[in-house]
Amino acid sequence: MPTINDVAKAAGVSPSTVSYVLSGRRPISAETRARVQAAIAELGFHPHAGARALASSKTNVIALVAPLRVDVNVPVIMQFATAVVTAARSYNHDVLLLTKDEGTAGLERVAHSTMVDALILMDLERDDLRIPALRKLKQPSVLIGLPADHTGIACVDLDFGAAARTALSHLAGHGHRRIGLVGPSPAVYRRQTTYADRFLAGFLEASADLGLRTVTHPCEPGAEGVRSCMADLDAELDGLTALVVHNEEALRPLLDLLRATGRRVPEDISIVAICPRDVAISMPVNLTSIDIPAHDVGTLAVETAMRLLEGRRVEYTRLLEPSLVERDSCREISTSHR
Amino acid sequence: MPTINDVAKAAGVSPSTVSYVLSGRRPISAETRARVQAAIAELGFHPHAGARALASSKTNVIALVAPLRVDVNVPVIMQFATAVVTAARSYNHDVLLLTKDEGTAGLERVAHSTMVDALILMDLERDDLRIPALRKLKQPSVLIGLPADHTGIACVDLDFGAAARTALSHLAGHGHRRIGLVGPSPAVYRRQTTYADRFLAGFLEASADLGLRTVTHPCEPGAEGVRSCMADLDAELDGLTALVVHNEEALRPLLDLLRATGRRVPEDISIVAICPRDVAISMPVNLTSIDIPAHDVGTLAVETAMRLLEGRRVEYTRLLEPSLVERDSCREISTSHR
DNA sequence: TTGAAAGCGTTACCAG
DNA sequence: CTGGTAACGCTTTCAA
Repeated sequence: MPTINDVAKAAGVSPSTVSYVLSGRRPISAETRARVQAAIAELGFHPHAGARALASSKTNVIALVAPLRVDVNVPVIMQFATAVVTAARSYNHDVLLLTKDEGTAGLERVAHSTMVDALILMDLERDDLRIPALRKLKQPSVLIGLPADHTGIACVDLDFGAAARTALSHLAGHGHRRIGLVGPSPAVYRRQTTYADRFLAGFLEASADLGLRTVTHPCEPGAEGVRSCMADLDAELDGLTALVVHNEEALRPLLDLLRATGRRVPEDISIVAICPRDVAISMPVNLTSIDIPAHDVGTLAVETAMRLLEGRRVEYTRLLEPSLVERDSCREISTSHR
Repeated sequence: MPTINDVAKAAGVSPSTVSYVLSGRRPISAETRARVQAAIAELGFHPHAGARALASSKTNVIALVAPLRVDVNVPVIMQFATAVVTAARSYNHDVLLLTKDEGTAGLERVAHSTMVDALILMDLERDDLRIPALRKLKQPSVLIGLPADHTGIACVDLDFGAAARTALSHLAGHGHRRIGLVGPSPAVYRRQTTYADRFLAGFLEASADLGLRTVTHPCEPGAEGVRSCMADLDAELDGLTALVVHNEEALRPLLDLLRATGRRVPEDISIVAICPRDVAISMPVNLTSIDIPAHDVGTLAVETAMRLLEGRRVEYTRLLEPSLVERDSCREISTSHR
């Protein structure tokens, strides 16, 4: 492998000049630049990442801490990861993939050993133990999520509270007055994953504001979970005309169940789902949905990290506006039915 | 951040001694070792990864090149990734995540700039353009998949040919004689993703060996794709009593379709699926299936990479035995029906 | 517009 | 069993 010295000799310049040609951090005459670039190309020179990191204290790598379980939300996580990697590359950075399993120790390991310039975390919990650890790192971090105390740490996410309000006012606008929430699995609530709480809070608030009758219930995965969740909802509030579903896994079995029990969507019951667009349109009924903008959120997380690295100011809490797309699962209720 | 020199001073030894305490590459008296370790702990010393890489020409990072599209096989890809990261950590390595989109350039970039010690690639195509590039790298690589010409490169995968044979002989053993294959999407065949070809070849071979009447068809995603695939299969061979489904995405809509058209599983039609276990048991009918052992394959890929890095011998083609688990989707056909 | 040279923090070789 | 000290390959300050 040729080094910067080899290139310098071949081009008849000093190593520093080669370095400056590469970084563009100082003006170089067109002529020497050309000579240097020719030498680089001819020798197939590639700067050594470790040497660079050592000399410049920059690795051009960011850590992505992802919940690599197989249980929940797999497609969404994948979308986040894809967005983060793609965005990072567009800033000439690479991505080191860590699992959430390693916990605080993993973060400290990569940060202290200077493997990364910044960290992006997903799947934050309400009182996430990793946050105090993050504060002590010299590298900045960006959270995808919104834990309770996030002072001094940049957070990016969909505004789940607003999403719940949007869903309810859409249904209310269609005349619905009795509405059930099919929530995430109890495990998600138990972990206090921040989006579940925020959605639920927004839901209850909007329900009160709009004067609706609502019931909410977590929903275990699988056909059985859906069955029992629906039974609970129906038991606690009869005459349900609409459901808000904040649970990707539940959608398919839920639709199956409704069909099996003779409740047509949207004729007998309307649905607003919170899920990625492609999930919404891959169901037997094209679902009216509020998108989980994983791509935008991931990209924004990287952009925020980059600004932080440049020492620029950032907004420390950035919640993306939800946007509802009307499809085929919501129906106007005539006055007589109200 | 304290350096190795700070530690050396604090412990009253030379930096090289600290280094040797850390690496264990030469005997150290219990006493000095203790002093050094105390100093390390007290100062909170963490070796600088870049400096290490520079001095030792080892990064302790492996690249994982994953197909980060959102379209196909998302859960399986996630399982591979999880297994690779977990296994890598157990060898004290980290994982740099690259997308397949970057193609050959991405591999060369991380390899030439010495960011990684080895590469693991998934989603290989029959005549994958990246393979010649891999051969030129100084770092070893391990493929998850089996492209046509893989001489000199380690490959690890499920034995898809054997999986097809296993599926067919299971069905044949249950008396089935007319069997359809619901294959991956045409896009997968078009890309010549290696597992599709190998499965199909094994299927045709076993079909001939066992004297079966079989038809095969790719299957587009979604309800419509399944409908048209089934129509084709039925048209080309009537009296189908069993299906082999090598298409995760198709499973759910397929079961929906069969139910809608009054074909009960397994009473009227038997099914063997090739898919991860958790997919098989999350369907309305618990499916008899051949597992895609993503965890084992990912772990084995990392192990192979590690052996290669140690300069040890490896088997260059390692195809894992398929294992079929009987559940509720296959039925014995009585002689009268044959 | 360019060059020289001092680091950056480790490792590993050479001595003892 | 331990120490001294060249590398390792690049960036960046200081000078010119």
